[in-house]
Amino acid sequence: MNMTTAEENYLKAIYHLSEGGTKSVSTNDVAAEMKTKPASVSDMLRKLGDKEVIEYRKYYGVNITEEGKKRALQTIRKHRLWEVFLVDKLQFAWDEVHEVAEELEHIQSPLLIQRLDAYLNYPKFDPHGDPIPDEFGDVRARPRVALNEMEIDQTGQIVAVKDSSAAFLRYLDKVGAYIGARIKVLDKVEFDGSLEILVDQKKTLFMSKDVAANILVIQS
Amino acid sequence: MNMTTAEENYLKAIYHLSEGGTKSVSTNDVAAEMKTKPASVSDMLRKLGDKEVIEYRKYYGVNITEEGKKRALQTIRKHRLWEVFLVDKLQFAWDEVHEVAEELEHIQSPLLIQRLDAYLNYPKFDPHGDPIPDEFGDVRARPRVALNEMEIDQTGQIVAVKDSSAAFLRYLDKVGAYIGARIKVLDKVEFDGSLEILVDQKKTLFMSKDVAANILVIQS
DNA sequence: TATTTTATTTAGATATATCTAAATATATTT
DNA sequence: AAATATATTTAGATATATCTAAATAAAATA
Repeated sequence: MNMTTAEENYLKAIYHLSEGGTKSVSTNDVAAEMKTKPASVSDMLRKLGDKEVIEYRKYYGVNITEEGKKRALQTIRKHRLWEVFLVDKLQFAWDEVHEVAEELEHIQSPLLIQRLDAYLNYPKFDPHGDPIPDEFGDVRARPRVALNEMEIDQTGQIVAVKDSSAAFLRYLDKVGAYIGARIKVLDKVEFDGSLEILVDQKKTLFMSKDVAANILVIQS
Repeated sequence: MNMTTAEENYLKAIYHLSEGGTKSVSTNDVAAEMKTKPASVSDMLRKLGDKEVIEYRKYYGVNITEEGKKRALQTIRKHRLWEVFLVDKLQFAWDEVHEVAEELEHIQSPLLIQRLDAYLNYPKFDPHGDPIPDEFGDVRARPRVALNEMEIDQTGQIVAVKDSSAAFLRYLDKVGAYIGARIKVLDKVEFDGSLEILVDQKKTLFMSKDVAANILVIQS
């Protein structure tokens, strides 16, 4: 059963909106995520329901099925592998890759993805630190904490950001933080929750609690 | 002015059908090339005419415009660069790449193609020996050599004959060589200058130096 | 040149993906 | 529980890309 590009994109959005919670995803939420109108979403939900990648009850939103989850994860896998390719091989900046990967993820060729995976040396994370599902949809589990929740003297490695807007990624780049950077919390100001961070054993930088809350870290 | 995938594919087909000749390309020819019906072609020709990438006179076929040629060459450039990537980097066989490249060529990102070109070291030919247009649509002019002047292991494509007598053409046909055939020099006998040639990756044939001197090849 | 054949276009369908406006179902408030 | 507000669906458009069948133009033939 083949899916169109539009169907794949909707399914991916529904998968992301489902993550974490167990509640149904509403038509309005999907419309907001897809930057389209609820009427268009209703049409698409009926189609995705017919294909049994979601369970759709009119007026009560949708739940993604196991089959749907598997398919969404395949699309996400392709997206993230292409991002690694763009950054590692074609020298794209990590904030330039999303749009292009959004197109590349819809190329239909299992062989291509298999070969690309091997060529990139089976990466487990994309340039934003998000995990790359394997060909069965399994994702390596790795606990992540927000940087603002770490205590003084704790160390770790930046692995992802919550807000991956281009503006935020540019900011990180500018101050010398990046996905993969080793960090240590040198100080926390109790008054406003701002932090002093040591990056890669050399650069010190200050950041507000709001910024730190957007940065995800694996503790070491 | 953006073009849809379907429009790009039609334009590419029209470009290929125009190559060489100066005559108009007929609706039926385009339909055959696109494996679709003449009625669908008529609709598309009107659209491409409106966009001024072709000149369309009802019932008299189409001629591609300079703008159309430029655009077709950009699509061809992308297609061939992706083919090089698939073969050189992802170990695809040369006969497995076409379909995937057919999808990849429609990805819209000038930066991607620029970087890919650099990453592949600015290749001038694709894995089938076809030239890759540069970003301005220019194709490297390729000198033609007589087949007897090629060395062992060199590859190329038969593009012309010096002696075009019917007898010689019949001979070529009989042995399975033809204008357009991909060839590789497998061996050269020093004693009499005769050659062993691989045609289209499958057929081996022997020819005298005199015959080889009559065959013109573009090397790849 | 009139007739027949072939090529091409037009008319009218179908399917996808979207939209706006109107209708309707569910949720919230009084 | 009725009235109001919000969320969602349906109805009816538009645009793309295709198709078959019918109409028509051009080319070939008698």
